[in-house]
Amino acid sequence: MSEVQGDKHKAILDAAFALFGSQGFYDTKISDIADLAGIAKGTVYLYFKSKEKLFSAVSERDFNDFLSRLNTGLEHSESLKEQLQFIAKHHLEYYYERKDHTKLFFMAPNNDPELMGLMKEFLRSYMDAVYQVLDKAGVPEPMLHAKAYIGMLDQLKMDILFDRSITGEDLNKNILFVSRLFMYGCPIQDEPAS
Amino acid sequence: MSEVQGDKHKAILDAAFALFGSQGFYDTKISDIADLAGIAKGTVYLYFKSKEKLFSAVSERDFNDFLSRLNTGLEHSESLKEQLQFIAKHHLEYYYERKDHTKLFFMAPNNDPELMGLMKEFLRSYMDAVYQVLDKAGVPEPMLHAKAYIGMLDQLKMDILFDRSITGEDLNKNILFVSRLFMYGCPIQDEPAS
Amino acid sequence: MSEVQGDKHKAILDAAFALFGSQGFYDTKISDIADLAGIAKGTVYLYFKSKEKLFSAVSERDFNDFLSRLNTGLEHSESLKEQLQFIAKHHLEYYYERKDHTKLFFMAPNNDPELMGLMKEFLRSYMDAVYQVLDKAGVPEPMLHAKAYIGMLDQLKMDILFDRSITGEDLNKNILFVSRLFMYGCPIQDEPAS
Amino acid sequence: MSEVQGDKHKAILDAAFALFGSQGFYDTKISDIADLAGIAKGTVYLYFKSKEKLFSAVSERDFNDFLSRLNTGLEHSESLKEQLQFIAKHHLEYYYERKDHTKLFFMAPNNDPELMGLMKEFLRSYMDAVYQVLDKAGVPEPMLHAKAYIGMLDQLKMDILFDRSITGEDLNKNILFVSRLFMYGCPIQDEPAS
DNA sequence: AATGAATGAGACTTCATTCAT
DNA sequence: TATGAATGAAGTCTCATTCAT
Repeated sequence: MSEVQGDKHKAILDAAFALFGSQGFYDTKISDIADLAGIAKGTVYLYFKSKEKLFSAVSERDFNDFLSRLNTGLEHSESLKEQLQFIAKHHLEYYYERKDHTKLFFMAPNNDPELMGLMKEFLRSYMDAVYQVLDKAGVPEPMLHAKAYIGMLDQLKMDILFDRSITGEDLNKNILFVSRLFMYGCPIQDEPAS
Repeated sequence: MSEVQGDKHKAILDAAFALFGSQGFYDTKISDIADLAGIAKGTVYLYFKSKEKLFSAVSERDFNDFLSRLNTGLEHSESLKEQLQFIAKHHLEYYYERKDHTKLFFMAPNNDPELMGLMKEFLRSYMDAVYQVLDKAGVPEPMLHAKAYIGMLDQLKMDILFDRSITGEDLNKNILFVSRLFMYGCPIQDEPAS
Repeated sequence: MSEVQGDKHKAILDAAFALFGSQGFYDTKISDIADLAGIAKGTVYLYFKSKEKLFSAVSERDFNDFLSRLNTGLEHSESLKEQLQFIAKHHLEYYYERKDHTKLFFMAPNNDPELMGLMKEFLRSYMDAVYQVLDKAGVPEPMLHAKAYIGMLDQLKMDILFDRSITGEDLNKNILFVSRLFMYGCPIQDEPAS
Repeated sequence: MSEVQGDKHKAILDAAFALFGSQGFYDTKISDIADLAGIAKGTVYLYFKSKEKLFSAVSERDFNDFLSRLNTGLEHSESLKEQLQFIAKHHLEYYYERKDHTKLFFMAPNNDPELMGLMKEFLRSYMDAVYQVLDKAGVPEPMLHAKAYIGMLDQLKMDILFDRSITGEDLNKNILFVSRLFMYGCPIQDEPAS
């Protein structure tokens, strides 16, 4: 029975992920989700109390996926450079996988406190994981550095989400780029004599 | 007449900026904006064709403000370091000024192509300004570097918007921090002997 | 303009009175009322904040009609007997006029505090009017007597509402009956010797 | 088995009486009743075909209780006065016992023909019992008199149901009051000389 | 007999937008 | 140009009832 319930629970989450991701929260109707999941409208409400809660559940599952893959990967990296590269690879690949679900990140319900809390907590956890890496490596001001690194990655993700021509090649290049920039700063080739 | 129109036009934009910024697009009613602007609901439609267009106009005015202040400031900076610091200062102070209008950035209309285009164009212009600075200074891959720098700043702005305890002091510290990180990379205090 | 508003206001009240009265609160849809009033659904909400408030407004208008006709009639009656007869006549005729609107009294919204308050206040006013009559005539315990008299009338109204064969003749007979019973008690024709 | 069935049947009726009485028909969910009865939702439908039928069954049990107590009491009363007093005592005490179940009388399902029939039949039976008393005592127009007497009682019950300050004392006073009023009419203390 | 997961109909209300004045 | 009364589309959620187990 728990298996059956699990099935339906997962079917709803999957359908909601697909539709919220491609059409956005406001343009997805509960009945669409039910149809795609192959169940009745009312059944959705047996598993999720409201449309907002369903969106939150979709997000939470995705956040947890992100974080567990991140932590697993970090455990298998050793040097600071390796870890920074893994963080970049993970961040960019995660959004690359979701390039057809952009609305999940940009068309979420507007005033849902629970989702807000969830996002804050997610960001905090992510930040903390990077913080641990930097702190262990002896980087001063590890929190500020963590934010800066994540910020770079989050900006580069935009092209991945919205520029359909980005390839796996570009990803690899960007991974090397940000980790190098973060560690050594930007190189200046021919600075004009002042 | 154009003056009168200008007055009302501006009054509507100001009212919309205040309400969209503090309550978000979806929780602001056209009638609220009309009330705050001291005019009738129907009059709003003489100046703006739709609620979305009004939001776009509010955003556009703000974008232009951002860009013109940026360009003016850059003209008065000389060295790369000075320019990077100005970019950071400008970015962070801009959001500091708007810390009570956060909904403008996080609760925009969800599916408006015009606004999307406007935001893309704004980002492109912003990016281009930074690109010019880096290119002139001889930085290789200036576009990637521009994105990375803006990304860092955009991450640091989050605390400014959501952490009510951030002060002007913190701003200055962050300005120095990002420009230094960008130019020289992160310092590692006690790197294990390799 | 106030006339136009009055027109629509009244049109809605009239349509609601007709439909609530014949089909009951729960079986009447706002859209039915709008259709009958010849306006759009949304317009109903410009005049009445909710379906419950509309029902309350219909009731209130009817209550006020009842009370004003009662008071006017009482002013034109002199002796106690005349006044009691007028109260009976007024009560029974009022329901006789509304024999096709029974649902107004038996299928009201179930949990609306405003309506409850309105009904209490109406009953209080009615009771008070009868109280004044009895008190002035020197009847002891005027409040209890008022309640008893109204109770008799309210029981007799049931036949009027639900027995389609009741005629105007019956009404007159009942009016004489209750006023006489109230004043002199029931006659006992042949009491068995105990 | 019939005992087991009887147990559950009664458990459901008791739970329904409690919840319908305190919250009303529309605000009581079948699942609430099942929970209170300690059984599963579906089981309710093995004993009662619908929510309306369950309400009807609750009412019918209560009606029968009312009528059997009434008839038993009347058999033990002799004179007309005694019988009238017993009717009043029984009516008022019945509602006094149910002062925490007022919703049973004022928030019944709105459009259920079966319940309507049940109520009509109940009222008819009640009326008939009073009719018999009056007829045997030689009161003319016994049906009208029966209705009037019940009407008085039914009005006085309102205070019992809604005025939390009514005491057992008040009950006794009212019993004497109505029986006296019915038999002798209202006394007028200072009638103007005719 | 007992369960409880699944069903799906049904209607209120909001608010951006229009248009007659 | 300005008004604001009128419009009407659109979608969430509840809960009585069913039926496979």
